[in-house]
Amino acid sequence: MVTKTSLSEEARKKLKPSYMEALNERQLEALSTLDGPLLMLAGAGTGKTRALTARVAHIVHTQNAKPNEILAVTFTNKAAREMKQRLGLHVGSLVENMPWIGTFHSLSVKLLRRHAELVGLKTNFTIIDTDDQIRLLKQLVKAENIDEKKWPIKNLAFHIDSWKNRAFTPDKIPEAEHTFYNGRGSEFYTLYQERLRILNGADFGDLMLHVVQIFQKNPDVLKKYQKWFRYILVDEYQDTNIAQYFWLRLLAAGHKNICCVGDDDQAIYGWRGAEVGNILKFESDFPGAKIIRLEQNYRSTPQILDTASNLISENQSRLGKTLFTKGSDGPRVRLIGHWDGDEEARWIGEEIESYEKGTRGYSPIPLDKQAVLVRTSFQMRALEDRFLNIGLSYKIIGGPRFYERQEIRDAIAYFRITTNFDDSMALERIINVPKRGIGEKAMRYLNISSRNKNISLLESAKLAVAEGTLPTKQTSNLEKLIKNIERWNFMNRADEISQVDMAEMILEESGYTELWMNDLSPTAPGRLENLKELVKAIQEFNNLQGFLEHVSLVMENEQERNVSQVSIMTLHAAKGLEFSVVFLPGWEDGLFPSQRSMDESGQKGLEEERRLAYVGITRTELHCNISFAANRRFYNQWQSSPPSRFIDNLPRKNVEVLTPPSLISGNLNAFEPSSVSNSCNNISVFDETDKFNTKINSQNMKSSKYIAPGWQRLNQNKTDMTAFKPYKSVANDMSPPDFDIGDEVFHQKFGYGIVHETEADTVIVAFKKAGIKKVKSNFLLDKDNFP
DNA sequence: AGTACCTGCATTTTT
DNA sequence: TGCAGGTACT
Repeated sequence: MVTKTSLSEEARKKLKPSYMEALNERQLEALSTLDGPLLMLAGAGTGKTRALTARVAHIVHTQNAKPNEILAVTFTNKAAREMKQRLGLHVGSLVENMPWIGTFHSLSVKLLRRHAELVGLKTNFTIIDTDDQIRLLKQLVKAENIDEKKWPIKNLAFHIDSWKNRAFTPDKIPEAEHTFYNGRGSEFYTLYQERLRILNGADFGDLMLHVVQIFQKNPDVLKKYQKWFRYILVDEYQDTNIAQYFWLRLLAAGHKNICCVGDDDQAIYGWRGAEVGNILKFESDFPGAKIIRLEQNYRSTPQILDTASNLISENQSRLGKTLFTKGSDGPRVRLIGHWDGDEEARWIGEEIESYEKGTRGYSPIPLDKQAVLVRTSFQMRALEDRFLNIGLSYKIIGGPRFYERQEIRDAIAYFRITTNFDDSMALERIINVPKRGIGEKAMRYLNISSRNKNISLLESAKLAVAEGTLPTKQTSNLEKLIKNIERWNFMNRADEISQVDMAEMILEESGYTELWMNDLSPTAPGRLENLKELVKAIQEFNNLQGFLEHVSLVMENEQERNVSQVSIMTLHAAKGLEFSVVFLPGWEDGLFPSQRSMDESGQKGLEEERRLAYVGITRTELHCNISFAANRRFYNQWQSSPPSRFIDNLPRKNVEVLTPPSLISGNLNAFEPSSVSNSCNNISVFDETDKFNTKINSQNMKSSKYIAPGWQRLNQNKTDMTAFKPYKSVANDMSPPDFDIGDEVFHQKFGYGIVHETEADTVIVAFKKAGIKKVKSNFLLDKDNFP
């Protein structure tokens, strides 16, 4: 105890722990203040995740708390995963003992399962998603004979969400808001909550709200957790809503060992109920709070940083940070105007290829280090069309989620009713899928019956079968289904069969797989594929319940491909990522900043849009390309917009203006009035404030929604030959296969069909579903290759 | 009960 | 433009 060991112990202690390496002074400071409230204001690219994980590692290392006494909260599963993974590098297998690292929602579920009875739920409650939420509300509203046209369900859902985001239970809604939704908002909120309780379900908002309720109403429970969680760490604090804020504040109220990390300049989820105010008032919430600013940026060049800083400095309500970098100079931000969105996409495609090849004196940059960040998803289509056309490999990040697909939701509904008989939403979804002859009339009867007798849908269906109230065919079908569900449930609980076999069995016996096998539509093969994926994914869980939870809280669809691909995503989806090359298209007033944001939220909305622009620019390591188009197609109409007002916020000295020759000398002048081409020439004019002066030059465009004459006609000659997406990789390098009249073929968009006529590389096909179309033959698969 | 057309309508979306 | 939801038919 005295000599050898203590020496080696001493020596060991002098070793700098791995998590301290590569930390700067400020980041180290965050380690030295473990106790008491701490706010880390971490600018973009300043190593906030590094600081956060180091702090957790430090708490473990210094044994201030046991690993399972640390609560670390993130917003996304990805962030939680990343934190665990990085933590593993420092504390090794100890990370296995840290069950309280997770998202707000997953941690809430964990807490709620333990104390469900305190809010009137059973521990096996189902998490219902937005789709179910809408369906449920629709039922309630329909029953009250409200005109859905006048009072859209979405509007009601919005209000309910917004109440939940602010932690208002139905009885706590502010007086002034009772009259929302035709004066009946609070009434429907109450009804909705009652229904959820009967269904033994909780929506996303409930997960937070119920936990807050439990804490508020059960001081003993709260105290237990306050004591248990010795240290609390929060990522992306600027994105918390009021309910989450309460959640945190209640837990931290005892020891106040709470460390929040965030960046008010990157608060872009206000429209979803996030309160930037939470971060702005941290100091007053936690008196004596320490504030550490992380301002050294490790990601971007001075040019990028300066541009971003200049832009964000226009915002009024911010805490203020001054980012700096010790990195070396890079190219200026490039700015370019285009005639329209298609030309913009064309330009981006060319530039990406040239970055990839490494022209202009910079070393080549692989596609996966390049990204196009758009404001709204409809901008993606033009890009996709173009990239497909030139054979540029890309991937869309975000977009519809795996579990939101119809077939996945159907399958999950089967699993849900199997594990929770009270889940009438799930049963209703699949009761007639595949067709069992249970139509609107039968459903109405069952619903009324379950309502009157206060029983679940499954019970009322059982009753209807027993009493023979429905026509014989329906009765026998229904009986079969009920028997199946009960048997599945029994087998599932008996735990004799693996969950994968279980899932397969359910899909098989219910006739659901068969449904898609008999379906001739072009999407059917893909759906069957998805179902297979789903079953495969179940493997990794202990049981169906565990899987269901994962599905509703986590399920992402990132199928990593081996080829290097350009990323296309929204600015929102890009937060937290970085790329060597970034393209920011669509910088036009009305699109970005979005008109709707400004209309709905005024100055606040505009500032959030500006933060979005800030997020976009700060994703860049080296090359940032901002562009705008004079004309853009919105749905079916061409619209002209002036360049974004954010362009006026860029510092001249760090921006290089590119003026495309096509806009000066091209034949576009044929279109009158030609204000559009002017705006591009003139954009390089600056006023004495050293900011871009686009206002003067785009006057005539700003005033009206000007539609270029003749333009629409010019672009209408698109036929079916170009309007669909070809097989991504296959189509490009295959010589057109030969088809003969009468051949059976498959087309990705139109499905199965028979060849009618052939000429050179095009074929006229009579499709089973889509009718007669003229298509290029290399987009067709022959019979041997049917999916 | 199930289908075939037609109209209206479209931000951002961590969970 | 493309989809979802509603209406009108079989």
